[in-house]
Amino acid sequence: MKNRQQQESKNNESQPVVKNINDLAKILNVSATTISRVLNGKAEKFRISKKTQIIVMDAAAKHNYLANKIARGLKMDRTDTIGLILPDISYPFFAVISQGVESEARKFGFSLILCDSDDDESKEKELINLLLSYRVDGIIIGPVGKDYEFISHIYNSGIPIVLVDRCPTVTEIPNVSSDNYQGAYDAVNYMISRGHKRIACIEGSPDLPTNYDRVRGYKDALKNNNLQVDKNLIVGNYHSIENGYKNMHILMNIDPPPSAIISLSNRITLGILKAAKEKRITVGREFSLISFDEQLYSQFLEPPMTTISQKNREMGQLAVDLLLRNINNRNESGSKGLSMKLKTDLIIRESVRRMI
Amino acid sequence: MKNRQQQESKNNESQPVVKNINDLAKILNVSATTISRVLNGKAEKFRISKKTQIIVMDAAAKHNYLANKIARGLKMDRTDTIGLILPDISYPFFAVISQGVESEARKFGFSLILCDSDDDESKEKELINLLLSYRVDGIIIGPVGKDYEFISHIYNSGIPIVLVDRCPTVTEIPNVSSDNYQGAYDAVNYMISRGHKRIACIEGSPDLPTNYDRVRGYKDALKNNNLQVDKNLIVGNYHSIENGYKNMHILMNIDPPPSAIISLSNRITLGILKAAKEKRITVGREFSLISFDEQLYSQFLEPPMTTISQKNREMGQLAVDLLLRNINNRNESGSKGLSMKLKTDLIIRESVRRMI
DNA sequence: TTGTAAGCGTTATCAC
DNA sequence: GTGATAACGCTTACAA
Repeated sequence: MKNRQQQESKNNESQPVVKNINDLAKILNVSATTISRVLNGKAEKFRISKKTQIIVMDAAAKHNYLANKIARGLKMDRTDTIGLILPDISYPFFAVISQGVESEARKFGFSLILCDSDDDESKEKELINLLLSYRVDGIIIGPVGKDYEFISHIYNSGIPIVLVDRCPTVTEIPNVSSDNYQGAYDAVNYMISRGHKRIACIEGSPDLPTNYDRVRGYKDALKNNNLQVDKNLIVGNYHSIENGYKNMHILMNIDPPPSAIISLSNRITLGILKAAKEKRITVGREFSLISFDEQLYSQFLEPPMTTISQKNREMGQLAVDLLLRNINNRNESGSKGLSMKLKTDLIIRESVRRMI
Repeated sequence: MKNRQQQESKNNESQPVVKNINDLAKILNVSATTISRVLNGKAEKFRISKKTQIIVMDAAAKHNYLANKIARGLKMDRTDTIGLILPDISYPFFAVISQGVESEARKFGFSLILCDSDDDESKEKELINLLLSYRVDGIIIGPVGKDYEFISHIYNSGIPIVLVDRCPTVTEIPNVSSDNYQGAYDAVNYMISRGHKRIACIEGSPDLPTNYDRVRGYKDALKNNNLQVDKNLIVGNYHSIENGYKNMHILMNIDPPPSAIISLSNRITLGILKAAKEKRITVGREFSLISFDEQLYSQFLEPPMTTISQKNREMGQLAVDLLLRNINNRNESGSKGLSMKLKTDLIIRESVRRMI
């Protein structure tokens, strides 16, 4: 701040420093009230003369007056900020969600305080409290996802919250996620239609609702096509390259091995590819593969990968929309209990071989 | 807030609602001052009795008292927030930077207000002003990168700013980026050592300093090996798949075509791969390729891609460190004029064929 | 059509 | 050892 003053007075001796609304008021010989009204678009309401309006706006621009949102927030009990907590903001899937959230929030005049929970339940809890102490107007959480107790507690205390991605099956907290069940169902159904009968599944964390729904979709697709669910063909326990790699080896040692695999995350898929390469077996020939999560590179793999694409940018946007309903209707129930499932798209490329 | 009160009084009739430090003060029959001191670790300094300390801390915990950081910010002229503006937060490269920034900021008690400038100069400007109105303690900018005028102006007015990634060659603003020159130089040098003599380069935006430095490194590596710089082999103008695709076609129509290509971004590389596939020419055989930006999938491409890896997580962390120096030494020059270049790593895989 | 003054929840200063 | 009070910069009820 001191630097600032020096600088400005150097540039123009006659221009006084305008740090706040009162400084501006003094210069213009009007009250802070008037300035506040003009700058907040309430000029008409208070029938402030055109002349005064212009004087105020010109001076504000000329002196680079930026209203202090901190002071405003304190007075108004509204900070125009929302908190976003995600398990891993470097993961492209979440990065896209955060972009969706950011752009939609910005559109409605809100800024984003971004937090990375590092997939750690206790960090998540701390971050929620931190955001609360910043008096954010609401919070969007992509939860770590094993325990929703604390989040529910906060939600029930009246803080607007929306969940994204990993949403519990039943909750009052408004939430938006992909229709993971349908995504897996469609993929497996497609494989069956191409003549596959022994279809394996490599899972992520079994205790995540997203994973659970996908496995359910996988099983139901088999059942509805009169195919047996073989427990030996359901393997894996984490959304990592290592997990994909390890379990691909396990699957290929089964006799006879499955002819097709559905991978429940893109990292698992990378592990599968690594193992396949080592074993010198080729995707789309010796075995077929469909992967959750469309990525920029999916079409450039060899062969181009058939994927289940999630609308994650829209997920972020919708989360903001739901949250704003809550923020704008503090007293009413807003979007309580609302649960949105976004359709997934099966992007068909060349990684599933035709068997019939 | 109303919901909250109802809820809490429902749970426990006798527990009064604690919204602020004064509520707590009344309950405990101590002054707000004392509470503030205890909760801010100044108990020793003011010789507050152990007994009082314990009473205060217990009560704060029991009533879930979360000090209002907004009010604190107003009083202290310090919000414990930093702003981060990036051109595209969904781009994995920037997503990793933001993760580095988030974790390092958090480590020092700062939270992050994240902004996406959408690679738009005027949005960037607006966002800077917005962050200023939120009274952030400092700003980290991954600039759009063509004009640094406005940013310099703000910096010179005394606002702590650090630039990441696209940093002008000469500037007073502290900045941290990859050593793009060295990255390209090493890659081209490696290709030459493998016997390549006609090496092409597909550029990103020519007016970006990052791109400029990479091209310089490319040219110098050729020159220092007594190879001619052939202008026809330097093509492209944007970091997009389309640009890579289009210019790969152009390069392959040159007679004779280059035996090797350095791609200045991973999106360009994806375009190159697409074009190569169409033309049925194979990386690592008909032509060799090195790509800027190591990605999770680089090793899974066919063949595994030799890449120039940037330390972008560290970039984010260092940016925070530089910024904090400035924030903590408002009056001194802090890290003014400091420019850090992070070494890149050439990750050698199989996309460069040996010619000799 | 404009202004005065109180108050949002903190913390620094000064007092005891 | 602890507390009363003012002030941070804004908005709003009330006045004029």
